[in-house]
Amino acid sequence: MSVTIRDVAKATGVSTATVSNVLNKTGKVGTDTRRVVLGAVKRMGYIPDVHARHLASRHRRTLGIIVSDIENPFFPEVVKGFETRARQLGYDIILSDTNYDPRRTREAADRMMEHKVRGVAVMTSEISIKLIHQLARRRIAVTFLDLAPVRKFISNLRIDYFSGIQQIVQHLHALGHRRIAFVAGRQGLRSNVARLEAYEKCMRDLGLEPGPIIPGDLRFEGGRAAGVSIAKLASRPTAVVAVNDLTAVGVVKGLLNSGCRVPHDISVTGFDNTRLAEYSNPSITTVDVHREALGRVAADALHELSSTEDPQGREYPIGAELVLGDSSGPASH
Amino acid sequence: MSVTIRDVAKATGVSTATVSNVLNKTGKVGTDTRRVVLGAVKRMGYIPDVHARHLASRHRRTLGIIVSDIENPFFPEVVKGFETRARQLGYDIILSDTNYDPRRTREAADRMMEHKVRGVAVMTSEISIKLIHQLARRRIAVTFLDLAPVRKFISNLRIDYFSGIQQIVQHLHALGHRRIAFVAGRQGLRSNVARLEAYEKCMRDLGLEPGPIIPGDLRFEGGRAAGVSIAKLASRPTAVVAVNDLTAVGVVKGLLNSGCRVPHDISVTGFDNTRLAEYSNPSITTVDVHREALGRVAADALHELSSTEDPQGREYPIGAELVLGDSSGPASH
DNA sequence: AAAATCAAATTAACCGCTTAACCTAAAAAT
DNA sequence: ATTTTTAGGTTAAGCGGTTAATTTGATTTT
Repeated sequence: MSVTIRDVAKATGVSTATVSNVLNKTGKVGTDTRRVVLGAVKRMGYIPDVHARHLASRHRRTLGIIVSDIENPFFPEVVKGFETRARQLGYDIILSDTNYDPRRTREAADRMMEHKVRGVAVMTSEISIKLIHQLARRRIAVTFLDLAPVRKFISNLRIDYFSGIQQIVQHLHALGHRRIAFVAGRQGLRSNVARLEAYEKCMRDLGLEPGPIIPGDLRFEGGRAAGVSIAKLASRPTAVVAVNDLTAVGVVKGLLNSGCRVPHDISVTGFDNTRLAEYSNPSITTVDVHREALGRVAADALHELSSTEDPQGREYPIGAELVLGDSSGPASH
Repeated sequence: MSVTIRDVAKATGVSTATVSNVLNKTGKVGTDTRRVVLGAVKRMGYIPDVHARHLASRHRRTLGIIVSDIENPFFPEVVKGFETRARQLGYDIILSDTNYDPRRTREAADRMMEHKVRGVAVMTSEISIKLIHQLARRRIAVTFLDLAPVRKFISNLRIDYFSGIQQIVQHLHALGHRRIAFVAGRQGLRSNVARLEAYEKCMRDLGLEPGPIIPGDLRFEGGRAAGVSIAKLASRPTAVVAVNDLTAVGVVKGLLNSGCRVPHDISVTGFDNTRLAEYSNPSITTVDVHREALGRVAADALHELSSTEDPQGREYPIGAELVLGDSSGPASH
C-alpha cells in the first residue's frame, strides 16, 4: 500500500541495506549515494514503519508512563517533563491512564509489555508490587513512587513529603498559629498517609498537640464539607493544613460560606502547587513538589537503569518547597 | 530473549498458526487444544509483541490524538473521552503534545505516520491544512476542529461557539446588563475569533453596542491585567465576557484587587467550564463545551471514516451549554 | 607487482507474528 | 460405498525493516 524501503531502493537502484544505512546514519554510505537516496525518500514521501523497525532492530526505543488520572492536575506536568526528557534521549513514549482502577492498571502493564517498552514510569500507587516485579523480571526498567525497596531494574522516586509538610507547619507556627487542624485524604494512599504522619510529627516537634484531623476525599467537595464543619468547631483552629490543593480550595469555600474569612480568621494551606492554588481566590499557600522534575528524573532514571551493565536500582530524591500564597496570615487569636 | 509464539507452540506441540488462532479467537481450534495452549500461554507468561502483530496483520489498530498542550485543562478530558471510546472500539492509542509549536506539530504528524495509525484526531489549530491533506492522502482518517471543509478521509468537529456565547450574552442581558465588555484571546486562533465574532453579533442582535474589547492572552495574567484596566474605565461596563475560564478568573482577581466586587459591582463570565470555573471563588458562570463528548465523537468519527467503503468526511456538531456560577448577577446600575 | 587494507555497497537471514493455501481424517450427504 | 463437507490442524510465505557476513573495486603498503 504505502511506500516501503524496497520501493525507495528500487527507485534509486541501490539495495535496501543502503537505504537503511542512509536513514540510520551509520556513515557507511558514500556522499553522493546518500544524497540520491535522501532525495528519493523526500520525493516519494517515504516514512519508515515503526513496527517493522522495532521488530528488526532488537533495540527497544520506547518508554512508558502510567498515571492514575490525566485529569488530575498533578499529572499533566509530570507527563510533560517525562515526555520532553524522553524525547531528548531519543525515546518514543506511550501513556496509560488507569483511572485509579486496579484492573486498568493490570491492562496498562500488559500494554507496556506488549509494546516491549524499555522502561516504564509508574506514577500511580494502585499498582501491586507483584506487577512491578513482573515487569522487572522481563528486564523492563521501572520507577515508582515510594512503593517498595529498590532492586534490579527498579528505582524509586522519593518525594520529600516530610520536608514539604514541615515547611508548612513551621510557616504557620512562625505566624503564631498554635491550633492547627489537618484535613486528610484517602487512607490507603501512601502519599496521603505520609503527609498526615509528617503533620503529626512536626506538630509534636514544635510541642503542639496534633488535631483535630478531619476526613476528606481528595476532592473539592470533601474539602468544602470539612471547611463547613471546621467553622462550627467549638475550639476553632486558627489554621488548617489540607492534604492537597483541591481540598484546600474546598476548605476555603466551606469556610467562606460559613462566614469565616481567609486568611483573616483562619489560614488554609494546600499541597502540590497546582495551578488551582495560584488561580484560586485567595491564592493558596502550598508546597511545590517539582512535578516537571519528577517526570524528567523518571525518564533519566529509566534511561540509566536500562543502559547500564548492572541494572541495580537506586533512590532519586524529589524536592518540595513552600510557595507562599494569600491564604495564610498571622494567627487571629 | 522473551518468550515468543514459537516457544509456546513448541511447548505444546502445535504449530504457531494454531497458537495464533487461539489467541485471536478465530474459532478454528478444538476445545481441548485451545485449553492446552491457553494453559501454556499463562504458565509461560507469553505476551504477544504488538509490533510483530501490526506488521504481520495488515490491520491498523491504532488511533492517534494530537493536542496542543496537555497542561491546558481543556485537553485532559478530551483525551479521556477519546481514549475510553477508542479502547471500547478495540484501538490502541498514541498521544502527541505539540506545545503550540508548529515544528512539533509536524513531528507529531510524522509520528502518526510512522506508527501507521488508522486515524488521528487533530485537536489543535497550529496544524497546517497541508499536513492534514498529507495524512489523508495516506488514507489516514482525520478529524479536526473547524479548520477546513470536509473531504475524503477528513471529518470536522464543529463546536458551537456561537450558541455558547449567545447563551452567555442573553443571560447577562436578562439580568439587566447593557454595557458588556469582552476580554479577547489570541488573534490567530480560530476558536477565539469565533467567540469574539459571536459576541459582537449577539450584542447587535439585542440592539446593544459591542465593546469595549480588551486584549488578553488566554492566560491568568492577561485576564488579571484586563480586570485592572476595566476597573479604571470611565464608563465602566457592568459585565465582562471573557474568552475563556482562565481569563475570567484573572479578570475576577484583577477586579477584586481594584476594589470591584464580583458579581455585586461587575459580573464576569468564562468559557470552557474547566474545573477552575467551579473551584474559583466566586465560581464562574461559563459555557460547557462537552469536552468528553468531543473526544468520544472524535473516536467514533475516525472509526466510521476508516471503516466504510466511501470514506467521505462529514460534520459532527458538538454542543455547548450555559453553566451558571456565582460570578454573574443582576446589573448594579 | 603483489599483498593488505579500506570504503562502499550487496546479499540474505532473520525479528515475531498472521494468514492464505493446503492437508487429513472423520462425519454427513448422496 | 462413494463423494462431499467440515473440523482441526499444518506449512510456508510474507509484513517492512535491520544487520552480520560477504563481495567488489580502488587505494595504500610493502
